[in-house]
Amino acid sequence: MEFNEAKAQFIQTWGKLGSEWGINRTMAQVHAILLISPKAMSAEEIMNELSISRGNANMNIRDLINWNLVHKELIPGDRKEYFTAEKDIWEVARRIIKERKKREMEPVLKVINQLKTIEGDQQTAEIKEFSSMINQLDTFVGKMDKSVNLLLNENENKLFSILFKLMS
Amino acid sequence: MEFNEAKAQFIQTWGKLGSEWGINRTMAQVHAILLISPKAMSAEEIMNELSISRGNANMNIRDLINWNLVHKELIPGDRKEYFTAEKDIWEVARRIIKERKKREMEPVLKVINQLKTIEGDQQTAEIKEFSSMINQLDTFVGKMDKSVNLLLNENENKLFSILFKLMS
DNA sequence: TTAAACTTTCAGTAATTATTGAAAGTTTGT
DNA sequence: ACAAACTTTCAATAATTACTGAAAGTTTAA
Repeated sequence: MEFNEAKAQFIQTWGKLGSEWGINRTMAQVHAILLISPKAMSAEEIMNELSISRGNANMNIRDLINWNLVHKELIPGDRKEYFTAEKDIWEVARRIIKERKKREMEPVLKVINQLKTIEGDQQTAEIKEFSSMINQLDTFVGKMDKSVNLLLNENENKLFSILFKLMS
Repeated sequence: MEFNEAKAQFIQTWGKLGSEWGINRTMAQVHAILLISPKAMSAEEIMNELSISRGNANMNIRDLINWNLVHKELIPGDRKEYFTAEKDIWEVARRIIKERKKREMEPVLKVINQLKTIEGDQQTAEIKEFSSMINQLDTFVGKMDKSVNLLLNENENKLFSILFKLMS
């Protein structure tokens, strides 16, 4: 397989995966490009590489920075901003998990906690089923939250060795 | 909090969570309704509850069945089809993980494997960086795949007890 | 075999989400 | 203080994704 073909396919695949998981396809593609770039890239280079507009490039780079997956790199004597991606894949995964947990899991936890306070005086079948499901979710999401916190504090080797060892 | 309010908020929250994770909002809402319903529901009831069209209800119910989260239930002497959701939350999570792994992780694994076959004769910085990233991904995704397989075979109690015990 | 009762499909439309590009904003060097 | 070099914003537009509703399809009972 030729390099440019491989590169294009990698960018495509990463973008598709992102969009299937609710992440803007272009953002994922920008991330892909930076992941395989041996050097920091300017917004200019990124927009050319992906054939996207300046505005689009800018916004998606900012988003990646907010996700803590990309950071600015200033080259002395150059007024442009350059960008590089975190290259350690376990670190990438850790940051994505951390961010999604914060953005999506925590609000759900909050709602579930509110929904536990539903009045329990009348006990129709509907209300019983509802309460039971909320309690199940509360327990489950709580455990998940705790597990994810633990996982996030482990390094890759420790993590996988734990997983493999204990489920034999 | 009043029951109907709580119910509405639950359906909303579940729908929002779904859409953030690349799942059709309506599909997630149908799932939410079935999760808290004490009895099997007809397409009719579901479309009324959510104010959606028959076609929409039908398609999303089918999708939920394809995800193995909902199943048909036939009531003797009634020609309508009724639907119920799997109510055990760990089982729900397990099925979602299984399905997403099959649909999204496995294709990515396949692509990564192809991308390993890039010609290595010329060694520009670009090609070296690309190969290194692909190799990292290959290792990581492979380990993840193995871990998920192991996790999917455990029951909830075993799983969390393992996680909690080992990361102390 | 017919028709009622139901389910499925899908072309057209609506809603949502992403992108462009030009104008406004910012920073830096002189 | 100015202007060049750059970044950011955002209203208009495009692209994508989801939904409707009516027609077609299927199943069942008599």
